[in-house]
Amino acid sequence: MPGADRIVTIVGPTASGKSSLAVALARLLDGAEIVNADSMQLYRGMDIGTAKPSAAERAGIPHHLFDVLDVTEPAAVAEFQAWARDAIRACQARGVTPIVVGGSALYVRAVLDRLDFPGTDPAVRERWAAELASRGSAALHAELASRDPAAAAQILPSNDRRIVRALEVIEVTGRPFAATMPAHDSVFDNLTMLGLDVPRDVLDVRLAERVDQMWAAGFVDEVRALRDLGLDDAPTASRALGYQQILSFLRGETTEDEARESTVAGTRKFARRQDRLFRKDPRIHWLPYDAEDLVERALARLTPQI
RNA sequence: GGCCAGGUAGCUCAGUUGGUACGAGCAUCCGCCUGAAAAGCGGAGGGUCGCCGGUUCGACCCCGGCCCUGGCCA
Repeated sequence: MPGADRIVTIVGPTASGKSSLAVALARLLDGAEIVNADSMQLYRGMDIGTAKPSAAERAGIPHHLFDVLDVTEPAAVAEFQAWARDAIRACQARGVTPIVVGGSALYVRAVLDRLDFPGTDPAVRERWAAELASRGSAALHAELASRDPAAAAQILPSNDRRIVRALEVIEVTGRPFAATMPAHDSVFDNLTMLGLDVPRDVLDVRLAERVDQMWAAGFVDEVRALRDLGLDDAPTASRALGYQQILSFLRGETTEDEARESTVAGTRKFARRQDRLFRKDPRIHWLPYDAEDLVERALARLTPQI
């Protein structure tokens, strides 16, 4: 049965309509569930700013990996990879098609591709971070070059974060750091990847409108409430688009208008980065976001179930 | 109508006492990304320096005129 372990993925830039296509597609399939691959929709309470699908929008389709983290908890790809693969296997075990939906390119690849994340050791990492702070980027990059020339050649001397992680991995695993992403090669055989294609000028307009809608829907209040739960000091969640800008506004560092404008600008930048990243994946079938028969066209790309 | 400030990259602004614009930030385009990926790090393209005329070997910088913008005074 060629279609038995079917898995579908929907990607695209933010505000391209992934969530609604996912639900529409799921409803047409006889049994399908949605698996989140969006780093920020993992967080409980981050609803308005992440455009998380509401209960009504989910239309009774089971949604997995939404609201699984407290805002104060860090998010990590490696951890997410395990959760997502578990969710996918569970769907397949029930004979249901998992539809992985999300705009976090690395998260999507972590789920689908042969990516194995070396372990982590907070103490080791902290030590290298301290070394970096005292010795400087150039010295640490030189240090990396002596331990792992290939990695050093691949990592810019100005990229503190990658230098530290590479040194951490080398120390923790005793092996060189894989500084290059692997080929677009999935661990799943029966995969269909769909991408939503939105012209950039159209996308820019949609993004600005969506940020305005978020503000009108009470985005600032949402952030204020989350701040009371510790969002300010949250390692990952405090960096989310819109949230970081509103936190800055709440701290009195900017005006509310500046926060909103900066959110629009940041989101536009983000959307371009997503688009560039997804464009490199040759497996993706791109569909015009506004096609009248979008769902039918998506459906036509899928392999038959059973 | 008069006075003052200003018209330099798509935007906001630096800059040269006259010698090929050293520009910067943002925007745009592109690249990298293996435990913070809504994060992080890079690269590239782009300017007849408001217009016309003059002085000069040479003007974006000097002179004259004009146009435009903002402010002040009438």
